[in-house]
Amino acid sequence: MDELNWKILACLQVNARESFSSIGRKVGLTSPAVKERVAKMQDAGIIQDFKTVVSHTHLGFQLRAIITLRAFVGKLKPFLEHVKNFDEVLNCYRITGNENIIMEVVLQNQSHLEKFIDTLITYGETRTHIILSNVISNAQVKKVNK
Amino acid sequence: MDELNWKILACLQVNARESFSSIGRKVGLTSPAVKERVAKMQDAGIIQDFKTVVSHTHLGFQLRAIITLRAFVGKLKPFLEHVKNFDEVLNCYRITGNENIIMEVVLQNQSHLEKFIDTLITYGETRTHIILSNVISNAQVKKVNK
DNA sequence: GATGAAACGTTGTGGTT
DNA sequence: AACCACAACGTTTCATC
Repeated sequence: MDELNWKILACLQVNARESFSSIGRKVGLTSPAVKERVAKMQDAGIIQDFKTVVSHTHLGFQLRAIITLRAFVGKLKPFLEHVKNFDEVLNCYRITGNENIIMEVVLQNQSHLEKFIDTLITYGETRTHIILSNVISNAQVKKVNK
Repeated sequence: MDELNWKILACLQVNARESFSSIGRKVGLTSPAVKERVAKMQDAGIIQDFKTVVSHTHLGFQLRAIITLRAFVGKLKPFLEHVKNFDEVLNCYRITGNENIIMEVVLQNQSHLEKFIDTLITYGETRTHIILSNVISNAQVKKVNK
């Protein structure tokens, strides 16, 4: 991860569809060189994915929420298997602390939220926080001085 | 948002760098037609961004955490202004409930976390949950039956 | 939306340091 | 090992229908 790779990453984090030749012009490389560096960053696991960010609001999901789950004894494993089938869950992490699980979910409306929580309470105790607004969304990763 | 747009979105959510002609072949359109549909979805705000997902672990951030903040009286506004300058914060939402703010942060190590929490406690009361593992990451948005 | 043509980008080979 | 140059091929981007 030299300076050039950080510059390439900065470009791709802003716009994952930027062409390698356009990036090459900005960083002072030819497009085959950029292509090779990107491929190596993918192989190394530094670049995980190129994803399109969509607006859930525009697609019929009027509510977003953060839900924590404190799983009942013996219910964590079944939850971890079934959660992958819940289309509402955008992100789900195992965490330390009083709760085992934290999820970011999207829902069509209040009754959808109600039904979803009804599903969850079979696995554990939940706490729900409605998301009011985004302050920061998917911030870019910058080089850090070690 | 007809069936074709949903198919195009499905392609782009899997790989934001897929070419319009490749998508066109899959969905049965020419590349100019795909290009125009994508442009319209961007203009409408349905497509927000094409982003590269990077591995924070590979880039020197060994710790991830969820931190909630219950801001002191008069401290929420200053926090909302300053949080944009905190490179550690990937996502930050205003939420309902006992806490005002929830953040997803990346940190180099424990002492980095300690310093970051020291910064936060000038704005309010914090609760920190270390992320142990990902269960679901940036799930794809699918069509929902209204 | 399709078509077709020009500009542009990608990708492989071979060569340089 | 990393990069450049070049050429063949694919893609994007117009115009026009």
